Amino acid sequence: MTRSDGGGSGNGGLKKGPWTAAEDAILMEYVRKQGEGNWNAVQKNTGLARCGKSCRLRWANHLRPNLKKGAFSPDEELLILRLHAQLGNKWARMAAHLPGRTDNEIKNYWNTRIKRRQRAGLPLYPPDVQRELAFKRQRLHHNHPPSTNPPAPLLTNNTTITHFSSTSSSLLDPTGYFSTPMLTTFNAPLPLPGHHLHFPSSGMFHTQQQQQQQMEFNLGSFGLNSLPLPPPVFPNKMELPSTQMFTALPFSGGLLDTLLQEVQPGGHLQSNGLLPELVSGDQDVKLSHLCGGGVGGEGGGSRGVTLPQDGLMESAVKWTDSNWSIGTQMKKEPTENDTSPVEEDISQLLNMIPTVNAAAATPVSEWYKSDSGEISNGHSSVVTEEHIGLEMQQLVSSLSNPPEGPDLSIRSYPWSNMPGIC
DNA sequence: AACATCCACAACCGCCAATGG
DNA sequence: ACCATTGGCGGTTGTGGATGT
Repeated sequence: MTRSDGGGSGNGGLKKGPWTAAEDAILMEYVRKQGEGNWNAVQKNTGLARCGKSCRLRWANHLRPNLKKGAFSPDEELLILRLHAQLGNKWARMAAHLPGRTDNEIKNYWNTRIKRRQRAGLPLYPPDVQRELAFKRQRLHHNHPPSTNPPAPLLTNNTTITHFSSTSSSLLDPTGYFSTPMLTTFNAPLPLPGHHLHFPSSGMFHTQQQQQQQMEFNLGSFGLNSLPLPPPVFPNKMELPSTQMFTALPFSGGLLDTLLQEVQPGGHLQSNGLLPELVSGDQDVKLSHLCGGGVGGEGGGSRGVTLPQDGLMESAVKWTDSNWSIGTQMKKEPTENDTSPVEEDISQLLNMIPTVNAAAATPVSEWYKSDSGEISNGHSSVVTEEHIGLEMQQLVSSLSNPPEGPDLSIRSYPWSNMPGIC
């Protein structure tokens, strides 16, 4: 082992590496007598060759009473997911909601089991969490009353699980403005500041009560109502989960992949890496057929997004019954928290990408079942900003080359040729 | 059986904030 | 006000066991 010196003398004769039972006994005895705190005194008073920090960690993570050892229960797992959706990588805060669990445990849990899901291309969060997150985010960041920004209806079963999220707040939300995790399910349209949204009247919720009922139904359908949810914490300043990334079900085809696949055959990819230039164009980029067919919910209508011509901070989403278009019609209205970094534009673009959330139809049992024994392609779980940047280049390049063709189903595009993903 | 790879976990590191002198 | 100390937190790394080839 030699984690540093292992059993040796480190700096100042302090030992590093795994703790021995004798050391544990010394530390426990010390705490029993002196109480917690003043950890640097442990070495002085007991002769234990460990730094105060190490003592504190050892006590907090392994020796203190009431620690709950062993695997996380399903309830705990779900709670972790929900907390992570709300708090991001705030392990200590998450641990506060899980009696007997340490932040280190939760962190390790996340960094292994959950990230494994990402590598497998599975949704990071259970569908109910996704939906709730989207809904909360939507309510948080926009002045639109809920009745004007309702979650879209559940999608049909032949749709694709895909969601976009960010790997770090610094990449896609450096300002912290979009403080909730960048996980967006586009069956729950999330308007952005200054975006003008027009929702079709059919198949949508019209009141907050309806949304809540739907949410409760969704939760209830997965048997989650009894879970001890943490207090509703949606502060204005919330950090993004750093571990999130583009994910999609294997073989299901994500939107990003779809975009690429659709454009590439006859497309003219002109990725120069500059989002504003890439998204600019004289003509609207129609994406309507990307979400066509059964994707559009009950109405069956697809959606269009219109990207602005000037690219920067002029994004607008026009939601119609028939399509989603990206174009230039609308200017972004100033908001009090308005910022104009390119990254935010990327963030906005990501948020405009419709995510077809078949995960909504995935029972939690299935969601958890796939948590172990998932495929592992051996690729690193680390998703770098470079990866995201490349994806964004590709995505935007695709957007600038509208696909033409009648049958551009979102279903049939694997992610296998997506560089840097999974 | 040997080797490679993956996974889970423990521990360390660096940074930061709070506190007290 | 400044500085040192202490504790907390999140990220990262190393290790050993499990699993696959």
